Amino acid sequence: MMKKDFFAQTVHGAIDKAIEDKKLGNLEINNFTPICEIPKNTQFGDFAINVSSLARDAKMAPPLIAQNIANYIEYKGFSVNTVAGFINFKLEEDMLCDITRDILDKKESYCASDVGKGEKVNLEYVSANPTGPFHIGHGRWAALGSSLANIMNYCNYNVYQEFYINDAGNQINKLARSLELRVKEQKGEKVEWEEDLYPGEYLIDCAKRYIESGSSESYGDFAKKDMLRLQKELLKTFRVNFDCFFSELSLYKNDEVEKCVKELEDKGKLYKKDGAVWFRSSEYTDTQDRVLKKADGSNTYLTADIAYHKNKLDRGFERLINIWGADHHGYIARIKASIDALGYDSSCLEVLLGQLVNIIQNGEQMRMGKRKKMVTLDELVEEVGVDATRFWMLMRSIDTTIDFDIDLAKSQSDKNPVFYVQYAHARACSILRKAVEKRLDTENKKELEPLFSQDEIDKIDKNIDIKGLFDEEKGKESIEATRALILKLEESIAIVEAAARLRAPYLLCKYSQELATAFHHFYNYSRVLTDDKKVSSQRLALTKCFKIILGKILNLLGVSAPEKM
RNA sequence: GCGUCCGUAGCUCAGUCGGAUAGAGCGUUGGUCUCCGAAGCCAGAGGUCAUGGGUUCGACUCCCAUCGGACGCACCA
Repeated sequence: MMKKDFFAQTVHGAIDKAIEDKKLGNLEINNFTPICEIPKNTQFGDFAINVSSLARDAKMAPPLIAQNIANYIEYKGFSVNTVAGFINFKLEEDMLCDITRDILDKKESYCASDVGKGEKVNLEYVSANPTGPFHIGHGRWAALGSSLANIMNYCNYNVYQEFYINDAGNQINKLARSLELRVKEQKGEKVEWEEDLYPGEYLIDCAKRYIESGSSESYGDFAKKDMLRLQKELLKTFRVNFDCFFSELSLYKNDEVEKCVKELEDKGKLYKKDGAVWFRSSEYTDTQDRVLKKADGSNTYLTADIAYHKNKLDRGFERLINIWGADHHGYIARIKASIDALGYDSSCLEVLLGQLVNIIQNGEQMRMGKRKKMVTLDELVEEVGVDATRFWMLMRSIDTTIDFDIDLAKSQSDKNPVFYVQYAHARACSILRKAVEKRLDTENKKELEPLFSQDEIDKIDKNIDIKGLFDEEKGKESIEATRALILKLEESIAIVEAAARLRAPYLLCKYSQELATAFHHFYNYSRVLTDDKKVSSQRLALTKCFKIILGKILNLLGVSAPEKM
């Protein structure tokens, strides 16, 4: 159990007893949920619970309430002090040692939790048109979705990652026409470009491949496949692994779209107006009704999307999570309306609306998604690397617009926070390596035997006792840095759980930086490899813990944890 | 006009639940390697939390209004 929950439970139990003994004034029922937090000022303690809000019902002053509750707490492994309305807890050495042992015991699974309770989740993201390369915005959704899937799976959600291929609309005709013109150009014909096509140069390469392959496929089919292939390749490089690429076209081929329309019609949710078929979405939370079939008889994008969401629900998912750009927010109400209209419960659909990414180049802001001057994700990854791109995309809350300054990312790439974090990991690895390497005695210029054998390092496990690290002789700074590192390692449980629950990978980015800082402090004040073998092995144990936890966090983010840099 | 998101240090952003002295990175000023990785560490400067009201013992946090910015409001996808 994470310490926060432990102390919250402890306080809740103490309140029960205090009420029983009538020590909390007028308070008779304990419906207080203690919230345990980490004090900003560590002088107060490692954890704190504020009980001030009991003051009103108890009709007592907060300091007295805190004191009276604290009197009923059994101190075991920690000390307690009360200040104002706060009950503060400070861990004693035994408890800190237990954390270290627990990490060495559970290793990579240390910060896993059960918040998901096995919930079957469909996570749909990226879902780009197969009409060209990804732009940088897609990179944000790709990084976010894949990382969120990692985190949620780790916390016992059962996440199925899905990419919806928009391969059925008008844009495919435009793509086909664009390729046709490029092929003609390649063959030396003079062509005239029409409005609204895809003038991107990537179709020149596609045209070359088309000619080379001697394909008899239609331009549209060939271009779609080719674009999808390129998209899949990039996703792989970008460490994004979809369980399924779901084709919009397949919904038409399987007649699911028509069946869905029929079902809505049978339920009386459709009507005709101006030659079109409308869906009564305004009966739900939508602001107005929506067209499903246009006057020309073709379906709107929404129609297939309704069928798609029905398909997902019929596959047995308990929760649908969609990651959409903020420009689609107006779309949520109509999809929810359709889910309800079909007799499902729209509260199972969770839409994560991500703010957009602005590209800044040469100090000038460019809109993403404009076909000309578009910066593609390939180019960005090529220039700044997968790790930095992913970290950069993930480190901010999705509610914040990202200004991605390409020049900054390129010119100052070593100042990117991801390097700081990776450096700490490499440093820990380096120490573990050095422990088993031969050393050079600088005074006598003699080679010394390694401090440890690999076997001894491997044997630093849950049985280790690191209590000696808190002896006064180790120095105040070293003891404080050691305590802080252990506490920060323990915090991983709460952070990972919050990241899964709040669908917020950025919390891990923030935490990884804090954890790295805690390790750097520890390193600075506590020499790991010394002639005192006992102290060395104790500090190596902590180094191992750090490597395990940071490695896991980076792994969840889809960022590499290098042994060397 | 309506809706969603944002406004916190020079810049980019955290601040989970309403609580103790407002937090980090970059930038800036100074210090710090004979010794495990100085891509590090330490210290300093830098704030009217957009503005005005309200709720509360207590508001960066909740509510209302105003100002400023991004995005949307299709028989496009």
